[in-house]
Amino acid sequence: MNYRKFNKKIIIEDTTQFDINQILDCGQIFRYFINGNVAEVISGNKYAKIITYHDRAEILTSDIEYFEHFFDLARDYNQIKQQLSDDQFLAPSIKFGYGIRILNQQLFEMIVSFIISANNNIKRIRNSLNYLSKQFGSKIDLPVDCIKGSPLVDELCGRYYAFPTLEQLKHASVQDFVDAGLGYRAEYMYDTIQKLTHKELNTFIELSEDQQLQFLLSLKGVGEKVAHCIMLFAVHQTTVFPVDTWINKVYNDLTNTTCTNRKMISRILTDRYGKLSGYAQQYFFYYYRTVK
DNA sequence: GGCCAGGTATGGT
DNA sequence: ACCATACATGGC
Repeated sequence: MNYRKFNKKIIIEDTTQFDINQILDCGQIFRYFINGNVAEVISGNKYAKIITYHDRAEILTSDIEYFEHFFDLARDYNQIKQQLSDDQFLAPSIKFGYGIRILNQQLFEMIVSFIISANNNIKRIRNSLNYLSKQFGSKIDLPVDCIKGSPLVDELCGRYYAFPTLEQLKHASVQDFVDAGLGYRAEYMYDTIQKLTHKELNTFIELSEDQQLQFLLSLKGVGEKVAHCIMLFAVHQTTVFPVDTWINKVYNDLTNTTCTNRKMISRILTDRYGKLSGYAQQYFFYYYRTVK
């Protein structure tokens, strides 16, 4: 995709494959805030503000390289969409979410976030993550003016809260996770955090796809769906197809059945969309959750 | 107030 | 291996 990098700004003039509202609202990220044409995002300990004009979007940040990768800017999504649009069943979802991009996010943040996401609603997931960030994450000075009323920043002292590191969350007790609103997931989270090591996180990228899956499944609170989300959103493993309640509906629309066997659904949809499965999943998810 | 939420762990066949 | 059930808790 075409874009221009400056000192503290990236300008994207190709609005056919970058729509910040779609990117943030398609369910892959929780720590963001949108107010009109201004959006703000926190990933790990990094912050960016995105302003949308009628002919372009501008990403304002002190770490250009990080968000260039984060927003997956080097990839040509028009080509991906074109390939996938051959599938008549998927085409309407692509048309609807034309500006979606799959983000490259932090592995540890994805593990924590998607363990919390299980059998939970998005508002509460977001609240829990912001609570944990506030309690255990580092406070960082805002590089640019924040949005008024944003839940992500402490307006009084002009700072935002980074997502906690593994080291920081190792200090959290089961009760801390209960206080964060994790409910019965608190014990899973405690167990997983205590067992996780930096080495496992740092060498994860070197594992084969199957090794990645097996490692994630060994963590408490991580089943196949959560593992697929982590693989897709942390290391861009687009050969996976996370199946949740929405994808269940998608599959039942496609086949006119009432199948609930998620393992089977995931296998069939992965066969259908191949290396582009992860992309297809996001187009489906956004369309169904928003419209249907 | 009762139902629901981007599922997973666990204990039965 | 496959199926059923329990699971906390805020949001609506």
